[in-house]
Amino acid sequence: MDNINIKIIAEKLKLSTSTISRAFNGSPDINKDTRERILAFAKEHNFLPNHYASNLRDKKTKTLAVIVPEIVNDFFAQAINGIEEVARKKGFYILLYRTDDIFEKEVSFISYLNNGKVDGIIMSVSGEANDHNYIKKLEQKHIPVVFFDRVYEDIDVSKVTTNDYESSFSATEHLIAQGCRRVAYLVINKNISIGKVRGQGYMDALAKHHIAFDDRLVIDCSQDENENYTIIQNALERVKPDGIFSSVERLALATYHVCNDMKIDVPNNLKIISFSSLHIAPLLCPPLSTITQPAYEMGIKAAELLFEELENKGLDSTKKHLVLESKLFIRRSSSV
Amino acid sequence: MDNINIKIIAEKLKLSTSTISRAFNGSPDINKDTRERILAFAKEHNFLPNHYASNLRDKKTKTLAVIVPEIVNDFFAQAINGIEEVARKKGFYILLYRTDDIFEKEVSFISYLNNGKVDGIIMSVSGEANDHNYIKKLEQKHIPVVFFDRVYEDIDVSKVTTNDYESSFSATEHLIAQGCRRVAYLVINKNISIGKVRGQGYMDALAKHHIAFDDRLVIDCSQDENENYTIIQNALERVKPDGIFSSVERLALATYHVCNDMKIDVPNNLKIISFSSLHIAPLLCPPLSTITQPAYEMGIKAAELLFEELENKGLDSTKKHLVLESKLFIRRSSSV
DNA sequence: TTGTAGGCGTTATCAA
DNA sequence: TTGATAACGCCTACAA
Repeated sequence: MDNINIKIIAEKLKLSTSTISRAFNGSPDINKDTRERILAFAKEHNFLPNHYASNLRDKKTKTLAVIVPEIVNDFFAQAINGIEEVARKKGFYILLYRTDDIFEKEVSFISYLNNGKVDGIIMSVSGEANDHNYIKKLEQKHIPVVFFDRVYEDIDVSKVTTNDYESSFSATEHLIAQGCRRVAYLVINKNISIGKVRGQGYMDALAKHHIAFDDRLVIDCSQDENENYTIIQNALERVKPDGIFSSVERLALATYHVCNDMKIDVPNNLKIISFSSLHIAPLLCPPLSTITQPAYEMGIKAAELLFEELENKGLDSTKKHLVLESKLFIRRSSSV
Repeated sequence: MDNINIKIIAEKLKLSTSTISRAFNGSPDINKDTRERILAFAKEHNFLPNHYASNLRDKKTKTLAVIVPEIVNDFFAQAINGIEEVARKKGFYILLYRTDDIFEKEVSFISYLNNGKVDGIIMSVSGEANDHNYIKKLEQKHIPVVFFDRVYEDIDVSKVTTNDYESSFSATEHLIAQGCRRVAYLVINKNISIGKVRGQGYMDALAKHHIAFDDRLVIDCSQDENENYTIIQNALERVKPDGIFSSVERLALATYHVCNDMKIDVPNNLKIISFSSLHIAPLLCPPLSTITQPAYEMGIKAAELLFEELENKGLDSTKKHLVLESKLFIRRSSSV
């Protein structure tokens, strides 16, 4: 009874494989007693229909790929929770992949996915300044894709993002209201989607309050933690900002480290606010003001959009773009 | 050219399906030119052999399930990173599942996995005080399992844990050395594996220093954040500890919240140390002393153990138990 | 070096 | 209500 399958069950119960199969698929064309007899036998022998064989027949994998830049990050972890929640209800499995923000990993993984491994893909992208042709190939295979948070503008798929422009504007305005006149903008790449949109909100807020834009205050950082430390340290020494608007949690935390080491008094000498979904932001020293994105809901919505497409199966092919609202939490790091 | 497969390629290239197949499997029995011609054609048409069909033939899924209590937690997130690292090198996919520490979810997911969906399972368990028969069923199907961090003692599988007893002992001793005489032990369930072992280290350290054990200082908490807040608040008011040794990060953070609200001065009136893999522990207010488990390495090791079993395929079936070392980071929360 | 053929486990169609 | 059969896409003996 090592390798059990419906054929063996059929023999044992003196039935045909079709009948066994029907028992597992809620088919109405089966006698209730027969079904129960089969299910009981299956349960006793710990049998479930082989997923790969079913998939081969049905061309449905009930599996979905989730691709994110990192996992050790409350934003993405919560988003995954949301996706998982919806997927579980639909009986779907989740294939997880992390890119470390390395474009090549994203390409390589997605290319693999062209083998029918998954029914759909939910992702937060990592390589905006590149050729995104590999994503279009998924279309050929009818594998729907949904982007969340970090998206490629040039790819027409459903998207879930947040009101980045507005919240960046408010955050910057908040710093100005707190008396900041030299607000620095920390960003990983100022030229691409999120960095660009958030930067626009920042600049427009400055303009509204008649503060001249100084491009030395735009601090372009990297993926490397150590480099960032140095970059930020130099910026604080040379450009002497009195406020920091960080587009990425990681950079705000790096700033905290620098301030600790340089004994810069936050918020008295430097006010900080950052995009962040860190649930312990209130416990930091000082508590960090955050623009918090609804990470969990974004995951939920992204998954729902994907399932919509999966269930429409090619019919209504218009892509949706949902924009959820972030929330400002003003804490001590930005207000005395 | 919508649904391409090796048969179609065979026709187009006037070859047989076996030759096409060989081109993709690094078979030596194929002319180099033929292979290249095939691969070029495949690339152009964006073809990869269907994963489910191959699996059905080979009975290998190249997929591995990872089951953890939570994802929004630096310990598990880092462990997943480690697992993923190894899996990626082996060309394996990762199926992620989160139990929210709910035993039923664990059972339900594992039961599903009996359908040949994965080759192996790596998990940190959620239901210690229960019947674990559902795990033994995996053995029948020759699906190896590896536990990490949270394990079932009564199940004989490979395990990766840390030196919980020793580090609990040291942590408690450290608090005593800092002058604490009423050290409380925060735990989720004092009667099961991790809670028990860590509790033993705590008690033995007290004994060594001739401090009488007071069971009112063992604070048994729950899964619910709000409840925990109340439990800890009551404990601080009534039992008045001067030190906290927390077996779980979450409880230490709850204590921080309570202390903030009750205006308890940490570390002057209460010293805190906790198991935690939070990478921003140094940025908390005050910086949190931690017993930090090598989460990433644990993930690596767990995955390596699993692959060993997968590659041995039934031969040497002795299970291994690796014990890695945690590290104490003394910060301001526990030392003046 | 290439081709033929059977089967992996399941399900849908059709017939009984 | 049940059974026989073909097919999903691939791989591997074995034959050529």
